[in-house]
Amino acid sequence: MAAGRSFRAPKGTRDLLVPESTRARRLVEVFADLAERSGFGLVVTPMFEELDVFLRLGEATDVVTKEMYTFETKGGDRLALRPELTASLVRAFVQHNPPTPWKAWCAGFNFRYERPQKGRYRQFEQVDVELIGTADPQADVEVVALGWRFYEALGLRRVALKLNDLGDRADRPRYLDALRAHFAGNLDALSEQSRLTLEKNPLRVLDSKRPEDADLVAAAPVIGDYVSDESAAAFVEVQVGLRALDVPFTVTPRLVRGLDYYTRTTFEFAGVGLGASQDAVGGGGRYDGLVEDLGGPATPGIGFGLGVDRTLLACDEEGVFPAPAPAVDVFVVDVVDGSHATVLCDELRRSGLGADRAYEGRSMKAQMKKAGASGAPLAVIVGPDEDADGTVAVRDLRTAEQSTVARGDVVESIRKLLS
RNA sequence: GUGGCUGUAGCUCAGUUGGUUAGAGCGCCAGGUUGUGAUCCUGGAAGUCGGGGGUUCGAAUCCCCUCAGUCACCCCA
Repeated sequence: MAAGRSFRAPKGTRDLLVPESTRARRLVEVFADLAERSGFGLVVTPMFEELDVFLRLGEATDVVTKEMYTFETKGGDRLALRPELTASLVRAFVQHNPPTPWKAWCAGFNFRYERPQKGRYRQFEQVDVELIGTADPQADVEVVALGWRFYEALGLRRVALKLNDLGDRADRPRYLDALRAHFAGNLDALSEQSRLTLEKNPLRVLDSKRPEDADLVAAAPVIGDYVSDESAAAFVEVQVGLRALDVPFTVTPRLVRGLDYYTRTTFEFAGVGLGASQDAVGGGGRYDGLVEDLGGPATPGIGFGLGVDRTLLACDEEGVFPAPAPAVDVFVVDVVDGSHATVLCDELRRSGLGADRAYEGRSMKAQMKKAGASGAPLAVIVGPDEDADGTVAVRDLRTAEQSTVARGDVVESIRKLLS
């Protein structure tokens, strides 16, 4: 709606107002708590990086080649808004060379220039965890389980964990050859889109949702048959580990993810109620080799990113993690001149309580209405009588019980009523 | 980037085969005999009917363009 001249949030972005904004923040807090209790430390990186940082992620990655916000500074530097968090964190790892294993978590906005949709925005928030410096499969278990426990903590039940083993980089060419051979023999049965994809990145063809490709994809060779013995053994250990934690999963041989740096353990969390298309609420995997790509020493690593917006949508689907109803403890009604409300609010706030008030000397009825709408359980009322007596009326808005207390006893009596 | 659908007050929506001053509910504001809220009653403010152009005596209602939203593809969180 809205008229021609009015401004609005740019395409694909939106404003979050209360209570949705608060809800998103609380979701991040739940994650932060879990991550920090798991030994991950908060790392904050810039929202933009040298363009090359992301270009290293791979030429076959759409996120990098066609969806990035790139720009040039006045000084001539080529920069890009981050399309994902892992690259930035790995870059930070390389730059600071911290002791390993390095356990980092972060939350922040990413930017991708693509057609918006429900659950898909040009600016979207993710929470993220990276564990860099160990190839121990137990680390894989810990990371995957952390994601699972997070969804559990929110109350989500209909999340499906898909797991796959993409093998080592050295295994990849043999599998790709096999894939090409498989599809090349049936080219005309393949959709036009998929034929193009086949040239750029054969793996991605496995991800096609076009019905005409279904049969061919189903018959395609499975990557598990092409991975090294070490990778296969590690994958078994990961599965055993997850079972020991009662984290349910489904091995999905055709799980291919959009970032090309993934190796070995790769996974995705799908919101079952979200419909077929934007159902990925989170995903990640191992990226042995990425640290090297970004100029560091050969170092293994694993991590994931979980979408805040989509996770919240999944919560809506299941009716869990409801939006909070933020409310102050006390609403101060002042029908004298408004200055009593200012003083009382200050006093209440300094004592640690939450207090709000009305403005512009509105009628008592109007102020009481505000008090009710504020959600505050209590109201403090100051009128001419109280002003003259040095008292205030304290009203319990839940029970409509009201009493008069000395001006100096306000905080104490409020405390009593709240407990 | 490609295709389908949608676009009326802050929100959710009505608006007959185009015809006088565009409606409802919720929300908001003000009252209901001078101090008290979530109920009830009354009244009020608020819409260039997404924007632009066209057809017509006349369009929110028909046509074109455009913008935005939405769904699917692509891809992903």
